Amino acid sequence: MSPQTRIAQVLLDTRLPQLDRPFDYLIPEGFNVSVGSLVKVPLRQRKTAAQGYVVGLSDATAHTGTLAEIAEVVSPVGLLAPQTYALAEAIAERQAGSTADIVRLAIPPRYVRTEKKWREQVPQTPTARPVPTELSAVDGFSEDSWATMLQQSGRTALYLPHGGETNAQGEWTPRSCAVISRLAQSAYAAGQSLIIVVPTWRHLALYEQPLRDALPDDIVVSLHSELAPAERYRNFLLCLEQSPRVVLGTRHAVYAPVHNLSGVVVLDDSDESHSEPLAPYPHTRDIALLRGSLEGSATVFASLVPSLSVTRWVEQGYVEAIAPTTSQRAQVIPTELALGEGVEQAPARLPSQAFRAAKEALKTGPVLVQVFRTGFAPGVSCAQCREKSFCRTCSGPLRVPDGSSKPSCLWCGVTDTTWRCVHCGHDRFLPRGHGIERTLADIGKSFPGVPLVRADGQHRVSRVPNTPALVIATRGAEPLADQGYRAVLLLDGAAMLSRESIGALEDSLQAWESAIALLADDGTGFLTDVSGQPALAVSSGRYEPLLRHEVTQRQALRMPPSTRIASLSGPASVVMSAQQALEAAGGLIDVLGPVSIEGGIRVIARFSYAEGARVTRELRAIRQKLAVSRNRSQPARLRIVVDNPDRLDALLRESDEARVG
DNA sequence: AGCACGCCGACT
DNA sequence: GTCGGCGTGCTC
Repeated sequence: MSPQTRIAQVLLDTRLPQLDRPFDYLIPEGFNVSVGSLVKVPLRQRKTAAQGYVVGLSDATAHTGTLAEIAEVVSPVGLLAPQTYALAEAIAERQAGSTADIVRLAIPPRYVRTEKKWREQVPQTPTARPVPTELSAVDGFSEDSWATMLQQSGRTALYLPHGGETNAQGEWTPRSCAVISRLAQSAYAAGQSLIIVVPTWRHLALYEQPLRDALPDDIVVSLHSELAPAERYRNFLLCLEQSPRVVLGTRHAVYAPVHNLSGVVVLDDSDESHSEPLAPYPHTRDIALLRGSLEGSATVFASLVPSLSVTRWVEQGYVEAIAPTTSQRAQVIPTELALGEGVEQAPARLPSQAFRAAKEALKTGPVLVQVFRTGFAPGVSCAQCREKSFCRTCSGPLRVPDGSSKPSCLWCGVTDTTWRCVHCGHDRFLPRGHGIERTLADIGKSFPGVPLVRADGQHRVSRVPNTPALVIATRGAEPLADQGYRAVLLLDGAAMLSRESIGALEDSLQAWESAIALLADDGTGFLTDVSGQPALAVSSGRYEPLLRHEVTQRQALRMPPSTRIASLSGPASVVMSAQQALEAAGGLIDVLGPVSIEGGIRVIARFSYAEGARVTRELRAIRQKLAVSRNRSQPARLRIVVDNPDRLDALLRESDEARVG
């Protein structure tokens, strides 16, 4: 701070849209304030105090009134880095939300003791020189592919390889780990940082050790919410140091304020965990691209199967695809359920071909069975008339929970102890579909004497030994098998694909392919009950034709990702007035809806990428105006969700009502 | 969010 | 004459 800078611009930590801009404050003599510091400031004649981050220092102000003084320096550390603030502003604009809301996501909860300890230890000399790293070679990738991926402002779709190899410690590790580790080595060898953003705990477990093995100690920094809060904050502070880091974390890691950023790697961008559940609901994919354009850093979308968004960008030439030249994908056989085929003791859902193969495979090693849903059975229907049954209290979906014989409601939790069919009056129901519990019970019987392993969100298993065992896992929770699985059975394919969700295809392909990738090179995958183009894609491992066709269809239907969308929800009057203001401003393709939701209505506005900036800017203005001049007696909250295709699902289901005009 | 300002109805 | 209703506006 130069002697004449006596004025700090402070972004308040507030949820109010109308306060979401910097305010100028005088810096009292002797206050240790720098850009990014956390300060306490008076608001409105010292009546209320607020916290905020210093986002700029100056010796002048545009404010005409008298300036108040900063009341207290909470932390002199530059917690909100200038580039993080710029990124937060850009995302807030894109999502029609508040900058302060993004800042809250970007900076983890503060731990004073941790911060104090760190400040005493932080090296005074900037830029520790990177330790030379021995760069490893990775099969299927040329030596300059790493530089290509990490070049300034580069945008890459990285197709991860299948299968795995046994490492020095004798552990089987997926080949994708070697690819990501090698990319991190490249960045680090150039004295730069790399951020790797993964969707789930399972990815963290998968990538952390290989990264630590490939890089010098203390370089790899974990950043995710399963860490103890103090440790998470300490790791965040480590990122602020003037030396390169490799950050591995879940979605908030995309904001990590690392020194000299080379690029951001987004793993499995089609996974819904990359979609932020808090306002303003940004997606890691968009944050990474924005950060790339603001900081000139590279963006790499790494996955076994590209998402629809990435497929579209590759098609447009906006993103360059890089795939391994050598393909080691295991064999995959689509098997349709053939009823009455043979008299073997195959369970009802297992085609006999897959059953025989599984039995054979179980002689030498583990077999993975992937199921779609958790719980015992995902639905209930009448045993006599087969009509689907719903909750008598709230019409919600019924489930039969683990270890229960009575259905209960997923929405209101009420257990129906005296179930009776509303259509025919029959008093016996059948569980519909198959959750993991039922699969365990059914399939376990057909493989007597084989050890069963259950892996799902509640029972986390990260590895199974290379011994015969039937591993039954929900999608996304599959353990690694030492030496790879001998066989993989993908069940519930039809149910997954035919979900009434716009993300069903993307999600299904991702689920299948990630299980197939766990096969030993000479193992075999079986996809049951799926036919046509999806079956062809899975058996050949060539997803592009299917995905491109889907993108083309979405374009014709003006659906994401070919078009941008914004969902507006809240009390009917508020949504309608917001809709009118938005339509008056122009730039929209059309507005779908309204459909009624709890507490009001929802509409979906569709607009092109070209008009995107204009529409979200207008939406942001509408949101601010509403916050200032709303009717006080009725707290009228307008919820704006930009580019979240999940919001379309409710409209698609009620397509009769979905059209306006 | 809070809190002040401001311009109309029933009160000592 | 004024006390106070909460509609409207602002926060450095």
